[in-house]
Amino acid sequence: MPDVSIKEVARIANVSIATVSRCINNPEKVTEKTRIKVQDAIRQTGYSPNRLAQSFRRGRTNIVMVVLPSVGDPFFTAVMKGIKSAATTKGYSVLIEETQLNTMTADEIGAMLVSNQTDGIILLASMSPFGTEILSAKSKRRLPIVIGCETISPELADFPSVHIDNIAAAKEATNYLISLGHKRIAMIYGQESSLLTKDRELGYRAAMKQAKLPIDPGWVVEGDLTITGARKATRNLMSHNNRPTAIFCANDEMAIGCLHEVKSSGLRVPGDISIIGFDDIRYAEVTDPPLTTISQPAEEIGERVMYRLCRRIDAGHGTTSSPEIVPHKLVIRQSVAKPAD
Amino acid sequence: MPDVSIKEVARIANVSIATVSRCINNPEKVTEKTRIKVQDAIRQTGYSPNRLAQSFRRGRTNIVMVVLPSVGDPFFTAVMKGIKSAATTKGYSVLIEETQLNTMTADEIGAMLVSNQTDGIILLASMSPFGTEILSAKSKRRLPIVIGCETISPELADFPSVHIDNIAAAKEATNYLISLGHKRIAMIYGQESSLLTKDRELGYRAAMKQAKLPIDPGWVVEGDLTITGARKATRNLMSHNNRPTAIFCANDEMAIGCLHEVKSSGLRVPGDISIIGFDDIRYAEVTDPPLTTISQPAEEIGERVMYRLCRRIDAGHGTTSSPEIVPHKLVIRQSVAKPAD
DNA sequence: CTGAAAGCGCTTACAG
DNA sequence: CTGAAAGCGCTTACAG
Repeated sequence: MPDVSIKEVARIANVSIATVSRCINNPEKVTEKTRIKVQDAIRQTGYSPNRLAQSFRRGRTNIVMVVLPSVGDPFFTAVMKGIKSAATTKGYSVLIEETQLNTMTADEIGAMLVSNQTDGIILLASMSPFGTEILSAKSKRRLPIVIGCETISPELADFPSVHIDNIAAAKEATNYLISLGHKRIAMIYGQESSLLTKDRELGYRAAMKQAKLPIDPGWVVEGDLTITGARKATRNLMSHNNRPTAIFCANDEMAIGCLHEVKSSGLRVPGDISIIGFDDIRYAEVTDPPLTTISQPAEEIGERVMYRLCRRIDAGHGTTSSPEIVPHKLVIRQSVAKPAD
Repeated sequence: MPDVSIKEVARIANVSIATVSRCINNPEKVTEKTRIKVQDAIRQTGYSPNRLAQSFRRGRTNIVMVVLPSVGDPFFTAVMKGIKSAATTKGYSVLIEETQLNTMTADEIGAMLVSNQTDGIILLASMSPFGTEILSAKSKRRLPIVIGCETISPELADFPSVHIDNIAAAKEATNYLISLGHKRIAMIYGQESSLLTKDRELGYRAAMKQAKLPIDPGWVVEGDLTITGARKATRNLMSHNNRPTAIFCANDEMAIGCLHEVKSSGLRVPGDISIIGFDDIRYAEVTDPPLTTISQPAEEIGERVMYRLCRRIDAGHGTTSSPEIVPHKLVIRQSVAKPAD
């Protein structure tokens, strides 16, 4: 922390502390002569303003918090990259908070939100009803909040958000399978308690229904968004008496686990089982076989959501809050083929 | 941000602001009667202390910054998990700064370090000589710094650090290959400009030398720590006129790219080429074949380095600064076999 | 145990 | 353009 204060600089430059402050924050309001004097003094002392004092005085920290369920997921990594990049150009630092919002109590969420000295919050996580309440309250107290990636629940409809059309994307993935002739299509979704992949499940169900294809209840299993969870889910699927010919995984992380488990069981992909993922993380193209998946413009989502937050911080609540839908894309690689039978 | 200040609470509870402050920070110094009065007032108003004011007043933020080259690398994710966990129990928030310290100028590094309002810094990135100077300066001004994962360069020897013995681990990996009969062993290292995998290269060279095995200069190639970089490096290796029978990759991320590229070229792993990685990230066990690698106790490193930093923050410079070496382990899976010839 | 007061290091109207 | 002064919301000796 800086050990020389503005007073010392003022003393050396023989001006008031107000002038030193101006030289730093509004140099155009100061004579060139004075400015040079002060800049010399700053250089001499190695002065840099005490950020804590500045933040306190200005009532803002230039830190934003992003809340997400899993920093380890490469998809979120990519979103974070976009956020960071936008944050940097806007002069913000980013505080990352890894939390399962849906498992927290109202008090815990409240504590987290106020206890962090941030100018605004980006939510990449889905919320429990609890959380929703708290959020609305905080938001009314002018803590700017923006939601990314996840489709917002009705209660959160008045928050700005940026995401793809998850339902349409999941439908597209499922329809691709159907168009190839698959009839027994399973799905590995995220977590029961989380909204994170709920819309993808909805899209899958909608596509199946539209094609008049039945869904065996045993085909829709929870994968916990992790490799391990997906492996377990896949084992269940493989031993099902009405075994599916294709599996739609709600994210690539799970698709990687699924792929490995199917192959471990002695079946071939896509020869015996087709697999399709979601997100297009960087590992998707180097799996064996390379993974067919839905790609999201992760970095772009990150950038947009950060810019959105900045607008909210600067302009207050005057900004629009309609969701911003960004385009997704079906990326066809080699983990999907026509069904064997 | 809180909109009700300590004054309001004091007014309602009919006490001084000093007493309100005591109720929150030193409740044992206050009569039970007073305490109850104040707590009621706090509940009534929904008061929570302004963290900015607290930080400013106390001269500390309870935020630590961790600087790392790539948040996306699952290894760092695992380290971060340990850091977060320790930070939470110690009451700290974590600010993540993704930066290639070795490509920054002295001014940039200096700006980054002072401009962030943090109580201490964890470095998971290697430093340029520039950075080293700055760091020493900052450290002398009592900004606590602790180094994790990477072997520290001589100039940084007086900083506390936590890491495995990278040289020994790389030797072990290479010796394992040698013990199986491999003689033409290549290595894909990180970045020319980064120290991050330098010690692993040293270990590899030491093992080869000890076994009196020559190293063709074309066998040691840069992989940029990324999948893409490793794929390119592998293509070079595969077209080398004196093609290696085994490849040691300085991290698993690159090993994944390497594996994919070798298989794409029509060769089998480990039948034709053996591959060994480093880190044991969570994807290592689901590659095809599962990856033999060196595992680091990533989470433990994270925890220890955070606790180390806490001690430095609390105790000042009185703490020991000898490096803390944690154990690594060779994890044998299926990407390595005896050479074909 | 409690209160009055000083002060942390800045920024920003307000005069001049 | 510059300076004197107020004040942001806390914490903490210092009296009582």
